[in-house]
Amino acid sequence: MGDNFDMTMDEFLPLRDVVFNTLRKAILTGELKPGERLMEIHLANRLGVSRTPIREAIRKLELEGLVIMIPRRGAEVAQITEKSLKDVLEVRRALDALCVELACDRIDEEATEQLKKACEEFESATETKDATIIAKADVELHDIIVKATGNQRLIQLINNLSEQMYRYRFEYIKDENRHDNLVDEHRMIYESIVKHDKEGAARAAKLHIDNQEKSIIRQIRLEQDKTRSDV
Amino acid sequence: MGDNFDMTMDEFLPLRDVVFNTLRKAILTGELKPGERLMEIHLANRLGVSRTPIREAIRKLELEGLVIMIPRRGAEVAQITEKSLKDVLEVRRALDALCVELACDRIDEEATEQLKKACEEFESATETKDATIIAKADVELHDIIVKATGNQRLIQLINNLSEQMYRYRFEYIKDENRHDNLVDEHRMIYESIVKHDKEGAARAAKLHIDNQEKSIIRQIRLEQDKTRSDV
DNA sequence: AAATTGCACTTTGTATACAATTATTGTTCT
DNA sequence: AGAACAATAATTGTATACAAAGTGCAATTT
Repeated sequence: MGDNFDMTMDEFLPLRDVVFNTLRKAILTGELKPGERLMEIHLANRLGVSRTPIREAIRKLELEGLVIMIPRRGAEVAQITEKSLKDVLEVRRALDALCVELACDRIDEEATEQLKKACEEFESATETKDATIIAKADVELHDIIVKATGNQRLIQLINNLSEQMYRYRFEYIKDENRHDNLVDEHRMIYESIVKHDKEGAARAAKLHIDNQEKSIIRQIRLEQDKTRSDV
Repeated sequence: MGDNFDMTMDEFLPLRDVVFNTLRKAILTGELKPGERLMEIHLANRLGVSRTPIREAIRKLELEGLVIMIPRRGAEVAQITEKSLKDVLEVRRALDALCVELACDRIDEEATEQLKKACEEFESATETKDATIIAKADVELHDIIVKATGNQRLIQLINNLSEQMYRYRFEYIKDENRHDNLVDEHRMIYESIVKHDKEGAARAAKLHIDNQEKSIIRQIRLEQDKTRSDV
């Protein structure tokens, strides 16, 4: 097991933020597993800092919902259940629809151009069949749309909700049979936005989420079956 | 000036949570004003605790967006601008619509009954013309709908977004000319939900938010004009 | 008089110390 | 052997200590 988190530290970020980023990444990638306890001294020793920055980082993770606090017992990594993922996706469906609708109204020339390019780059990314490259192209494309809304709060919320599914993001990308659909879905969203067709854009965005939901739910059921049979 | 926050403390809540609730309430009610610095020792002395729980509370307020951190200068209460409120309301419009749509599908007998009662109680509350009573009835009504969705994440997000407007919640309630409209809007939502008419419910919920937005924006412009002329 | 430097003071960032609670282990009694 | 209990260790919650950075004011220089 890779025992040390990489504390890649911006020299001028407070330690609490470095720790926060480090722990968050560790949770989202699954390096820290659901149910695992976050014990302060251990983390402090491991990261080479005192308990103070660890505790402050945990407070933020707590509010973000990535860890849960048990009184006098400390923090542990929050469980991801099928229900909690469905809840997140239900909200994301609504917010993604809002995103593309707002983008229809507010996107400017430059972003439209970027979006076109991102669509094309996503298509060529699928041809590499390398999940990492495809995932990156996917994120860039979505980022352009989200930013085009100009709504800071919305941007922050969507990013936070996306993070909750970080661990599963490769799943709906790995399946090569789905690549053509993904390209089509993105194209539909793109074309609706340039036509300022809000309804079409919202429909396409929702479809996109629905398909993601299917593969994510499929995967989490596999995991659950696996852990059940382990016990 | 009332100099001491009321640290109403549940004996068994950690101090950090008591402080968090206290400071959050103080910010939301306007007792701590936008731009005001939150200095740790002062708050610690004022609340009779050490800096540790204060700092941990601030970390949560930071993630919630109620305070912003300036490096090596500490926390200050976040400014509420017209833009930031519009952003919040834009998201809320989408999430409130989602709420009532889900409620159409998922509300059970008991909650339907509660909702009916809450509508009636809101109507009689308007007759008292006491803003506090009306606001309370309003919150109860909305709570029933939000809870009926059964979506924990949605519940948490809506509550958080509502809080951002806490300071302005009385405005759209004070105006007595609007009371009949409010009662009508609530009734429309209620009736759409019992008919399982998602579209109608969503339309009614959005209208409801639009009207709130108008009075809130009106008020924040008044405030801004006032502070401008003060300078 | 204006600008600049130096110095005390304030405040944050981090580490450590202590108290209170919970978990664990070993021992005794039945 | 198993249950009950006491002693011990581990861990969180809170307070305090110390270092580094920032701020403001006054004395000094130009």
